[in-house]
Amino acid sequence: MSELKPGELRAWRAFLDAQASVMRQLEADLLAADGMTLAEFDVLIQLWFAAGVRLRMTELSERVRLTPSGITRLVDRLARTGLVRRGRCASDRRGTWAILTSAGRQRVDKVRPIHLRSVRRHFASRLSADQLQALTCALERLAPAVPLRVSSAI
Amino acid sequence: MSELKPGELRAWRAFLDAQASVMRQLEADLLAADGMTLAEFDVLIQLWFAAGVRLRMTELSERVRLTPSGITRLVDRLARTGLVRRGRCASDRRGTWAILTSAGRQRVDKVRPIHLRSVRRHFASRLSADQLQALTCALERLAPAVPLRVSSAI
DNA sequence: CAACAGTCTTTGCTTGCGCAACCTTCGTAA
DNA sequence: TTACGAAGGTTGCGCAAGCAAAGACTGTTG
Repeated sequence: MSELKPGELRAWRAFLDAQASVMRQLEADLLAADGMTLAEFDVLIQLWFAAGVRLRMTELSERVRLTPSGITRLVDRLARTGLVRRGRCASDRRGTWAILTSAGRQRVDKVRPIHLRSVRRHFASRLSADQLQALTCALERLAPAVPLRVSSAI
Repeated sequence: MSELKPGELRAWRAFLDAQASVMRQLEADLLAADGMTLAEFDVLIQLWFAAGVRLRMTELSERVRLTPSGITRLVDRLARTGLVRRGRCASDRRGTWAILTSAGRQRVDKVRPIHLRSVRRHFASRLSADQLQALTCALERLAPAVPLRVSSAI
């Protein structure tokens, strides 16, 4: 058999559409309200949740779903605007910490409500509790579980 | 209330993770098997399904979920490799058709099985019929229905 | 029939990201 | 100890895509 069954096809379309639609709206909301990118916010929030408001670059790249080079550049930008700084890692001298500054923390405090509202509006509030549950169950089969991920952009 | 409920948060994470994971794998599969981009393939397949194997640029941009400028460039590339050609639109002289060439058709015939297998492997086969159904139902609430969309990348 | 607001497409510009190559450091094995 | 493969991070490079503005055309309204 070479074709997808109609149900599979429909699910696949829905998957692609939902993804594009939701992400675009979140990006737009955040940009309009605060001039911040979703990726930037994601870095900030990951650090915000992390113990010591810091994370190793590699760890950060996994949580934010970017390649190492992508994260390097993104942290560069955030460092340039003073929201994040780098720190040398004592236990492994190859390593680098990305550390949320106090300016970064303040920024998160400001932006997070905006983003929460956006997630609720474009995602959570559109689904019943049952649907949410079913959705989670299905989606979690699609992505290999990554341990200890606090969130991505809550 | 300002926080997301735990269930909502978990669903949200799953949504982001599934998206990143699945799309990356599809992209990688297609690239490895045929050197083709997902976006390129999507254009080809949209045209393949369309009446007259042609679509107006605007219509195409909606189906492929790119901005007009993005589609212009993407069609440029596909035209350069002879898989698509442009045609002037008689009924509206502002318009342009993107038309699948016979080389393009052949390419679709070759690549589609690869892509189908990939979609099945990373998406459809991981879900039971019930899950597929529930997933569809939930996801369709997240994206405003776009009429008459044959598919995106089946 | 003119004027004009809206639509379709393209172009200039900018940016963000991935890949591959590189350097440093680590840890293990000879 | 030295050697060496692997891991962490950064860099050069190329490219794809978005925004905004421009050009061509439409059809509607005065």
